[in-house]
Amino acid sequence: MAESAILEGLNPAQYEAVTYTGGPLLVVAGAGSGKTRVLTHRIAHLIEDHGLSPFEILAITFTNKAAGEMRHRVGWLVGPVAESMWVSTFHAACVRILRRDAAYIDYPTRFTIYDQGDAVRLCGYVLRDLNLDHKRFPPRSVHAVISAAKNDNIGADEYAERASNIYERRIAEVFSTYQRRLASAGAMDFDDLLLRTVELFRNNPEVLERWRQRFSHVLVDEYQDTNPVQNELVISLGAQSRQVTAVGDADQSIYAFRGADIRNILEFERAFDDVRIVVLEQNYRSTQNILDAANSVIVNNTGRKPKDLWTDRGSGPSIVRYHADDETDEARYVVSEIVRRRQDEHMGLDEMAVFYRTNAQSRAVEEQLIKAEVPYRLVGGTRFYDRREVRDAMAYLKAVTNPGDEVSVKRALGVPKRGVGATSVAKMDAYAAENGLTFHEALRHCAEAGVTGRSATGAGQFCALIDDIASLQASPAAVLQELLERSGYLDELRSEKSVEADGRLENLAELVGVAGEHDAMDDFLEAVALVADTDDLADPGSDESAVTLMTLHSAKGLEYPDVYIVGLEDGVFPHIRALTEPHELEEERRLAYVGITRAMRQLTVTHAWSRLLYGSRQYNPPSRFLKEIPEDLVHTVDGSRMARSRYYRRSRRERSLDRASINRDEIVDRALDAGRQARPSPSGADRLGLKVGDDVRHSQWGEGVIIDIRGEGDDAQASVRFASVGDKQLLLSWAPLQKI
DNA sequence: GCATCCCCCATTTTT
DNA sequence: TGGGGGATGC
Repeated sequence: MAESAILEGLNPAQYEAVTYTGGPLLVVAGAGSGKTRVLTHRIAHLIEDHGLSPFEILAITFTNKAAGEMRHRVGWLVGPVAESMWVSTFHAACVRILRRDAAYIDYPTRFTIYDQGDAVRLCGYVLRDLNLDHKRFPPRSVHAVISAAKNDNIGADEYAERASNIYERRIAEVFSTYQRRLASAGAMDFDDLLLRTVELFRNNPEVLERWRQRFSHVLVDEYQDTNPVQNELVISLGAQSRQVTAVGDADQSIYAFRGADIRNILEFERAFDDVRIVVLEQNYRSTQNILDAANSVIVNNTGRKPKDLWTDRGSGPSIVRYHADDETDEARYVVSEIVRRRQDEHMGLDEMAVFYRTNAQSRAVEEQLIKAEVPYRLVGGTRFYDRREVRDAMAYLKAVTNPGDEVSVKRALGVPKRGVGATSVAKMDAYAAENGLTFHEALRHCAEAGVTGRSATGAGQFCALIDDIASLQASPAAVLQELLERSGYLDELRSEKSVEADGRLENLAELVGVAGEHDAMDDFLEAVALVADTDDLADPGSDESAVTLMTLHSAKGLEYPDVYIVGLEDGVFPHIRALTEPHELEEERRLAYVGITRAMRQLTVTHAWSRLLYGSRQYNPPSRFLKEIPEDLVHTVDGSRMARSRYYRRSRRERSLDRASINRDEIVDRALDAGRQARPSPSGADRLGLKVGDDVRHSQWGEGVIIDIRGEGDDAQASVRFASVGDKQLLLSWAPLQKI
């Protein structure tokens, strides 16, 4: 067989990753190593050269955007047949499976999907109904606990069995009630979409068999970001055909905080005993300097598999490091460089991006960009579908399609104001619970629930509206428009006549526009529930070339010739909350790795001597990640001397201990404070009488301060920052340490 | 039932 | 510094 064009121009590793068909395949794809290329070409190769029907392929990506891109690129290689291929997120694939087999799990085919906001709300209702103190049990965090359990493949029953203290037993109670309420609302939260599919497969071998037959090839991108449930899903689907491809890079795992588990990559290797592993190390994106910097940062993480990115494109310019006075000076420098490169080097603004650790940091940069009249695009922030008016409108639609949906009915009932307040709602809730009714049914019989007067009138009007609209046979857009009009929602906004209200009206008009793209209401609801990407929405004024501003997390998967990473200070990046937790610190380091490897040609890193944070001025030491970049790769630019002298003057007192940890007291205090909420202090360290923040003396290295303690008893280890030699890891039972 | 004020708190984010 | 939520007052 003649080699098809699909295999042209691949390097040997890529070639193998594309053509290997001997069974399970794990592609370890370093940043910029042509991962997407491998995936799309592999799919195209299967279709074109092996005669596979696209219908048999399941390709999983992490975001809808990535799915769209992949479909497009495969289509480009093999033509329109690509359309029949399932390329989607885990969640979207699960919805399709569940809708088809809803009967097996006792759910209506048209179940409602609760996004995080809805789910938190329902959690709140449950907490209130169980009379739990909302100070000790905030809905957000309770939901987070439940969600984490579900991501870990632990359902309500199992959680209850495992609950080992009063707090967990309470949560277990909430958990099972929450699940019951979801079921009676005919709703699933995001985690359920995955968990229910796994359960469906687990409990119904014939169903699993059918889907296994259907998908002879499964490919999963960003495997390092999968959680245990997703992992089980992949393994069970692929167990028979064994034609499973996982692509990922453990060094780019930055979502452990939301349940992703790097160990899934290992788990994958274990589940299929003869996994072929292909490592892609050749980078086609960055200069060697940038790669060297990235490599030498990430190498500080423990327990990772060695992987060194390289390129044949030459070393390129030095990495620029700028010491700013404060966040304003930092932003001013970045913007001045952006302006300079645009003029002197004729670079386009869309070739440049600024990354930061937290969204709040965008502000200083934005101010300077505005001042310099440089157009910019801010990625992130409040998403379109998270806007209040959009959520309200969607609640109306969901209430109409599924009156059992408690959360949506309650939300819609509240806006615009109808005189039905918390007390009436509580009465109807109680009535519903007593008589085994849904909230909506109780609403219909509000008189019997003891609701009278204005509240009763409002409730009646609301029910009538919902009924009227439900009987309407019209397109999603028409239904939505009708609802907004007749509920009085639009009138309320129109009469407000503020800039804000006008914005809301615009957003609603846009939502009606999106609805117009769907013929069936179910399609529209599902699309909105599963698509959070604002990028998919038409954004008129965005043709203009603009600098991109975003968090390091959002930057994953992207690349820019000119990258600025700001705020490289201990306490900012790595974030203060990661300082006392080695695992989190390593995740921050991976985040740094992701950030650095976004840069194609020029990387600029900045830090400020002082920074206004949370309304007060803070003095943070340079980020440890900066120190991990070899000096010979870096060209240092200093900010104004004045700021530095101010900085030193302020900290003369602390400087006697150590230049690098000048304000160690503050840092340690705040790290401790942040860490304290997260976990109790280890008992082993207590016995030794040492805790984070204690000053200690070492027989060889002199004075230092404990910045972290982990492990128990004789195994207890401490990270100690010494004035003489920097950070050291010490086994407490051995180390010649003395508390000062 | 609803508006207002004040206090508290503070990552990262996709589905 | 600023937003969200709870308590308070009308």
